[in-house]
Amino acid sequence: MTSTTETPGSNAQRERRRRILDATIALADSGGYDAVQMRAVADNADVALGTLYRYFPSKIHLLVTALGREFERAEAQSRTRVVPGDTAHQRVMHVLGVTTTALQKQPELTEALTRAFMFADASVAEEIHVVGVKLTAMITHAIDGTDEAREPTDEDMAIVRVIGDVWLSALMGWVTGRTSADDVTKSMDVAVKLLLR
Amino acid sequence: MTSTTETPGSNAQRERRRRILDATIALADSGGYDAVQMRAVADNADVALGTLYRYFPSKIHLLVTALGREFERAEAQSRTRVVPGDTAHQRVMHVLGVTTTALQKQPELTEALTRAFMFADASVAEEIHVVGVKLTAMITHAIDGTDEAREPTDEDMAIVRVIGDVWLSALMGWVTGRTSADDVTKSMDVAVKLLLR
DNA sequence: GCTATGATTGAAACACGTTCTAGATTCGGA
DNA sequence: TCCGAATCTAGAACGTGTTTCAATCATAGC
Repeated sequence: MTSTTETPGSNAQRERRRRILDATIALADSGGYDAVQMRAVADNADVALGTLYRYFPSKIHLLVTALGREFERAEAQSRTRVVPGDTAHQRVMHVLGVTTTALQKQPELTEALTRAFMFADASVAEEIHVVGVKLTAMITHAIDGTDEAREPTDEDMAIVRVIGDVWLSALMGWVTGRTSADDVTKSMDVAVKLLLR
Repeated sequence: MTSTTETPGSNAQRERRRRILDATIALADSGGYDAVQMRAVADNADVALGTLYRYFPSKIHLLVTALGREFERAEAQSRTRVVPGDTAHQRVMHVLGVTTTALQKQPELTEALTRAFMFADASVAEEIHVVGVKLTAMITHAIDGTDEAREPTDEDMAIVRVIGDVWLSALMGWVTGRTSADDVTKSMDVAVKLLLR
């Protein structure tokens, strides 16, 4: 199974790539989408601007890839533990709650990554797909509840997708300042209740 | 009831505003988000660049406002007629199907407006809210089915919001080339079935 | 009609994403 | 060890969103 970190290239290249993504996350965390300026990323990663563009063909690719790495981390962590809760509803809300709280603590970072994800066009399809897979994996795991994954039914998968969609929209509402983090949790609760009944 | 077209200013100003939005839609229709260049909009609307910025403080505001005007039009039209279908599910799918078909016919326009909507930040909250209201009004009307709107229940409203969220995500998938228009319809069908049961 | 005030214009200038170029540097293979 | 190819660097340059400014125009109130 080759699902995780397989990055091609020499050691030095893997290092550069890591420095670039680290700088991206740091800048995003400090000032959101606008603070992630390509020249600043290149400087902070000790890399020339041209090199940055050789690794990531656009700011959007860069940010969505960074988002993917964060999700990778979160999903890996969630995979290691049994999600608490007696019902699927409780377990899903637990995962979503934990995630929302985490995002809330880094609003600038969340804004940067979410907006990049939203703005992405067709050329970023692959990176976006990676994120989608991780997200659905997390929710599916929560519905299951056990660490031993049973095969999810078609309906399960449909429900997971809808939950993911609602989560994305809610996140968008929060990022654009139309709703509060509480509203995000509330609307997720309503949606999950409607779906997992 | 002051729900519709109330635009302040002199006649000449209303005219300018209309020309600007017309030019925006025309450019978006012809070449999508990238083709809506502020200098081009100003030229086509016979307006100075500075004037364009006096009317709309950014490209995003401009596009989201244009989206609002299109929704206004669509919602007004949908309001005038009884939605066909025996069940809420059928009626909602009818409205979503008609809308999706319409969007499919103008993919560049859809791409431009959707991406602007997605990329919007907090400063565009008001314009975005307008769009949200129109969208939920259309779906609510479809659930109702009658031209005489009865008061929707809390659950109705929650369902409508979830449907709107899923629709937005599906649209995003289509715009970014990850899914086909058929997929949009299919995923809406699944979501609506799950919700209106 | 005249004037003050605000709106509009045209054009320059700036910011940041992106591209391009010419010269180092690195690295794998003979 | 040396060569050629790929990669990296520094920096200039370009495109488009946005800002700014001086000059002109339109209009409401006298």
